[in-house]
Amino acid sequence: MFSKACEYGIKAMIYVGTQSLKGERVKIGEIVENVGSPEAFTAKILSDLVKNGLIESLKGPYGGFYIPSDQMESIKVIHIVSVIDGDAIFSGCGLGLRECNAQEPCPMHTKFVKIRSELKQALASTSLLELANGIKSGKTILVR
Amino acid sequence: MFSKACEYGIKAMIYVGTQSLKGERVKIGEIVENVGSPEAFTAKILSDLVKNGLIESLKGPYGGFYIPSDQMESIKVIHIVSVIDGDAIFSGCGLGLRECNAQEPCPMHTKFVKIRSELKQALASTSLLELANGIKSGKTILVR
DNA sequence: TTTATTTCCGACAAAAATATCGACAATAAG
DNA sequence: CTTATTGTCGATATTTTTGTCGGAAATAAA
Repeated sequence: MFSKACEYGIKAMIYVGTQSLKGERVKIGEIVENVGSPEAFTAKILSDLVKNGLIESLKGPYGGFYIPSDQMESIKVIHIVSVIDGDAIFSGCGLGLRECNAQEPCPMHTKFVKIRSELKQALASTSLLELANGIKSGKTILVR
Repeated sequence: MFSKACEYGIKAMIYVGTQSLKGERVKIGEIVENVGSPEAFTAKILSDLVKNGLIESLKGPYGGFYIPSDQMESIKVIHIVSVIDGDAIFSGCGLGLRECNAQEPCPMHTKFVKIRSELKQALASTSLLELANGIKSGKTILVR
């Protein structure tokens, strides 16, 4: 479904989110500990998310990553996925046709339209705040 | 969503299906012409599908691939996908957790359960016959 | 039996995704 | 200003996926 990079990116964002709610910045080492992802690779993905404005970073001692709490409601999973994997999952033909639409559909087109739009809807309606709160309350987990 | 191998495999099965309905065997060259996939790679994927009993093959002159017409209704897309990509798409955690279930769910678990089960349902209820008929009638296309 | 045809199979090659490493730049504290 | 800390960046390595090649095996026709 998602690439490894995207899985790591989403989980890292969620973890940073939980700590940002407490007003704490997190270092990459703490992130990968709590997310179970390779450090250098995860750092690279986070840089990408920084460039795209989904997360903030600060270098030096007491530095790290953080997400302004007032942005966590408006950051949706679809934004993270789009930055890392692009939007081929919710656009793009399931059978790989360059063009595939209602006029000239691939054999699976009608079956996929519904599923993809539901996926898109789910990703677009799920906020980082919601996911971070799930971790905070212990209802959900990020690792294992 | 699917791997390239899986996309090629599904499209090849559909094309062979359309020709099998006319009682014709098809050679790999004809398949890749009508599906737009690399020949040697597609041949390898088809061998895999032969081994798994989803398609028949015959070597030598007048040989090629074919699917007994009376099997085309019972062959579902999910069978093709399972052989080539495994079932990680409809099972397996969306965030890559080794174990992820209602007791210990990842943050996206509840959102994904529904989408994955619908995907599974769609793939399990779509037969090769149905897809081949779509091509045959010109309602759908395999290439471009 | 010979020949032409076609799939099968294993080795290899290329490209993309995943992952690591080390040097560099920014920052805070003393 | 110096030092320690931490993210950034480019180069490189590893693994997986995608793709190619050539010969072996099977088959049908002559």
